Amino acid sequence: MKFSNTLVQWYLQNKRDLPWRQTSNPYYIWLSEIILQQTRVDQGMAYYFKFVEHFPTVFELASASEEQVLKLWQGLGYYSRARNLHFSAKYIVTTLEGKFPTTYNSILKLKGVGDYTASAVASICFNEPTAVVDGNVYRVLARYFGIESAINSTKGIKQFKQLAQELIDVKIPGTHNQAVMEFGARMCKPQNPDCEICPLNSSCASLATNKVKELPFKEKKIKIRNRYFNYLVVHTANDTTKLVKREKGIWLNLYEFPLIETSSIIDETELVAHQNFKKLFHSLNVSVQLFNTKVMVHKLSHQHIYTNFWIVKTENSNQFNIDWNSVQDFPVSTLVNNFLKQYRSN
DNA sequence: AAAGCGTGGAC
DNA sequence: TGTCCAAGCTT
Repeated sequence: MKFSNTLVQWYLQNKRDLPWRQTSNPYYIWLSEIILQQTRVDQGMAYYFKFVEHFPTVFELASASEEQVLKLWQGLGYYSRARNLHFSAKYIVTTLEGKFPTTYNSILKLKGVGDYTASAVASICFNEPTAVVDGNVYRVLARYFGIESAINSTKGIKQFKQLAQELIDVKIPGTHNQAVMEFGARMCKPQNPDCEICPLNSSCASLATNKVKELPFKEKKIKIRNRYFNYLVVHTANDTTKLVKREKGIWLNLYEFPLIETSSIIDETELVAHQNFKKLFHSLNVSVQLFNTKVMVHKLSHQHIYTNFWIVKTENSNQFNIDWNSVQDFPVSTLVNNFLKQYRSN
């Protein structure tokens, strides 16, 4: 209880003034939690304001098209969050008659909501004493109690959840949960934590054994896959182009130019000889020019995508029916958007 | 169980 | 420059 009391006291004096802390409306808390999954406050803030403005209630969100939702989400990454948010909004409106679920178990049923988010919403909005365990909580608990279990192992996940649950102040679960997270984000930071002025430094296990830097422990990192993209940026005499909706993997349901993926970088000769290139342009007159001077490298957590954007000027054809002026209305990846910004300024 | 899923900031 | 990793979830 001393652990919680100290953190809550620190929290009440040091918490940031964030917009989702001005409300206990579960729709807004849910929205903020989804936006903040694996995302920094500084990065998510603008998106929270956009979504609140466009979709002030779950009904407006449910009425929107998935394309509208993805367009608003554009640039934030992890787009399944947007798809699941939209799906769950429709579920709340149609199946739950617009009534937001009020318990951990029922909130957990929403797509895109796992243990963390269900605990956060249930505790903050409905005073249910369910402990949150996010990256901050792992770090604070691992350091303070000197726990060396891997936070990404089945055993570690279970262990930390149980400990967090034992530590929660059942009278103020929402405040307690936010206190631990805010403390992890601002005091017990990943790098250069402020141990000298930490209110828990006299009882911190890892500080006593000089192991703060080693904790939390995480099992081996992922390996990166290299991919090679060739985008066919069609530009007809009528200023039209072609966009395709992605149907699998990364950037699912976002739009892009016709893509030829290869196992290595290819040159123009290989490109125009490619089966998919010939299939798209068969008998049309085309002129091909590489837009970027150096291959564009787009780095994601799990893959490095080496991309060439090929401008293909061609005669008019009804299969290229997207007006260039309307390209900006489609949700696209940051990779494609970066290209568009450069292409438009030319 | 382990891999897939984005982007950007900090050091 | 490369590495870490951020209010995680899904399959």
